[in-house]
Amino acid sequence: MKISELSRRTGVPVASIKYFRREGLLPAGRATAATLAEYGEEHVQRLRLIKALTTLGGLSIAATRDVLTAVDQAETTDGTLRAISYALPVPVTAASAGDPDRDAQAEAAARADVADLIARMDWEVADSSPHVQALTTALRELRRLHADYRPEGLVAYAELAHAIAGLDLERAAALGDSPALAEQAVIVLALSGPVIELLRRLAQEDQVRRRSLG
Amino acid sequence: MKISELSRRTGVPVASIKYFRREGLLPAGRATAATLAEYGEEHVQRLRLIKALTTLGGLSIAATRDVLTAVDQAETTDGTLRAISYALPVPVTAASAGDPDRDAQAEAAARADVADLIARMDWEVADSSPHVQALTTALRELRRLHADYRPEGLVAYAELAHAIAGLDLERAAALGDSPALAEQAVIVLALSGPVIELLRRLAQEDQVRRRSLG
DNA sequence: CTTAAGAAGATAGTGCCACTATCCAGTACT
DNA sequence: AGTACTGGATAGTGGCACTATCTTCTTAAG
Repeated sequence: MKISELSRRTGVPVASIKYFRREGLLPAGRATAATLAEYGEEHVQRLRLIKALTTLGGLSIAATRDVLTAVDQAETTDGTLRAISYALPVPVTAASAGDPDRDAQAEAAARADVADLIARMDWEVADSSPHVQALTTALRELRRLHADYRPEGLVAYAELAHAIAGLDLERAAALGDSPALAEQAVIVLALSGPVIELLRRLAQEDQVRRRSLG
Repeated sequence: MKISELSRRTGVPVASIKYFRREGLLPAGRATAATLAEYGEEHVQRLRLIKALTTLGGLSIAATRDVLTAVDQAETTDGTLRAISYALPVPVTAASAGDPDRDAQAEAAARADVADLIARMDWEVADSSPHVQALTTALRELRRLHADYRPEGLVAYAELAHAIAGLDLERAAALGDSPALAEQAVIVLALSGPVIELLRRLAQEDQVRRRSLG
């Protein structure tokens, strides 16, 4: 298959395919001559995965490359899952600073909240986990907005999150040891987020319609 | 308070404050002279909200403006919640087209899945809801990747999403009829997503560590 | 064999977004 | 009077995700 057919099959413009190659998201085709290369089904599949991660998962090109690199270096299943888990971008970035005193206070309180939550949930996570850091940031900002969660409230959310993660891992486990396991695992881990978010929004829409807050 | 103090209090550069004003995210200060205006606590609060929506919620400037407009036009609580629910951006955009035949098939199947889900959950949502459209897109793409959810699987996720939305609305309801209700409601509706996503990622990290998929 | 239609790779350009910097006339303290 | 600062207008910047162009080469058609 030549690049033009690969483009037709996937709906991705030729120029974009070249771009993805340059950025290391897509392996090169098998060169048959100085200006000719042959592409296969694996390239079609990879392009679909790239589009899914970027358009559905909302990943940047750089993040997509990191994730795909983790997929490609898959050796043990566990290692792959862990690598993917860390390669996925964290959806919260640092916010601006304000009054140093208040900030420090809010930061400390948020740290304590997170530590307390992890203890209550009996979660086993790295201290250096980017997710811990990001959650601390998020809780700190909510605190500055006077919209902080009370500990029990946070635990209620965490339990639901835990259940979702359980469904995710179950889905990943159900894949067994197929050769494309790593690829399917990344789909489950990376695209479960957007799907659950949409379901939540839909449920929110339903409940807003039904419920009155007066 | 002059603009420089507003900047110092919030950590937002003066140029950015002017930018937000231009974009209609922040009301103008009370002009005391041709080249002088007075800002108040409400501006500090509004800037914090803007930063929270953009950095935590991941909203674009345009989406933030839409949401804040909905907040400002709050008359009835219910109407406000509904307006916010629709003003929040949908996290999934359309993906590329490929083989027209397969696409049409996948699209039809995804539509059926969504309709089935809504019926099973007994959700009351608008047919034209952007969330329905986005979920259809997401399920279609997953189908094209051969990673589609079986109906029961989707229902399991939906039930958890429903529970999360329930917690959200409870939180919003607990705010009562405070004058800043609309502002607090937008925080709950818009920032619950990132928080639950982080909790899910944290739970995922925990379970990946504990569980082997072998 | 000639020729036109791609193909590969390198490089430069585009459009959008979220700021950020500069400039200007006007104001306020000292 | 001088300096620092202000609001408002306008232009510029840097990053990102492509997209277009150019050059050299290959291959299938006539």
